[in-house]
Amino acid sequence: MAKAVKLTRNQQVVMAALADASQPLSAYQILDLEVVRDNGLKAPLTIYRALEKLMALGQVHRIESLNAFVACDHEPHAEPAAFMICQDCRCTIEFSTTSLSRSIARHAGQHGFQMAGMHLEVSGHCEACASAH
Amino acid sequence: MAKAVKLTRNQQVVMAALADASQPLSAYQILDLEVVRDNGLKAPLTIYRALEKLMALGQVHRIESLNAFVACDHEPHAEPAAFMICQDCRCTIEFSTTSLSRSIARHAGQHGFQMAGMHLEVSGHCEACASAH
DNA sequence: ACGAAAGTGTTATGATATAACGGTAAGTTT
DNA sequence: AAACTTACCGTTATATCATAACACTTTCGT
Repeated sequence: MAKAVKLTRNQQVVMAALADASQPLSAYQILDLEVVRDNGLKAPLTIYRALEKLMALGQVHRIESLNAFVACDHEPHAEPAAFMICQDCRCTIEFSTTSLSRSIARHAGQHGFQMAGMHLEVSGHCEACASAH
Repeated sequence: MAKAVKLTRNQQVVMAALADASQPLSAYQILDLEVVRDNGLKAPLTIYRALEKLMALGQVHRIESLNAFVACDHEPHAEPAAFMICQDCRCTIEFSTTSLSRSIARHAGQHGFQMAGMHLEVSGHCEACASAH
């Protein structure tokens, strides 16, 4: 199992909100959730601070192209993240990059570039939306 | 050679600014350049409109993790973009993804996901910065 | 108990991006 | 050339995303 890191109340609230969501949420969307406001979180910074910690723990990832955040549905990890993002329903599917990142690191090395991390976002249509045309 | 699409004055000014830059520029950084202001571009929207067109033409790409834009140094293309971004000097190197994108598309297909495009950003250290520690 | 480190609340502000409106320029059809 | 169409443009206002600064509190190791 994942290492049990104790989250603070704010962090738990934000984590739960993201875990519940069917798509990535922006910090302000999180802030606007009743369940979040009812717990006393009412300033953007409060959300961002929780997100920062959760990302450091690998329990949340940032989707750059949406300026939004998703709960990690794997074991929390520091592994380079990769996502498929549906252009219709905005659902996101995270997938592993272990083999991919190795080959990219090699490719980068050929350019004299020393890879530290990567972020891959694939856009398109998820199964449900594709079959619904 | 690339298809010669006639750019408007605004678009040329923005394109030239990006082509001159040694690193990605945000829209507001472009706006603040003397060479841009002197040409009469003075509102954010003017910059964004030019960028929008240039991106549609494949002559400029957006770096999501920086909220910034780079001139494409290849032939203008619609091919999925991939970049190596130096964490020190912020220089970016664009590289081709023809083989990579094929394998990613296949991988996505296995998840029932129909890939339309992708965006890959690799962070790390460029040759110059790496050797300078 | 004490100090260090992390977390918090609040206010203000910075940075990025788009909406809405009316007007202009350039092309294409006739 | 006149009429039409499409893309482009300038301006103002506003939406959206993110962080700075400061003072206070909680947590936890020793």
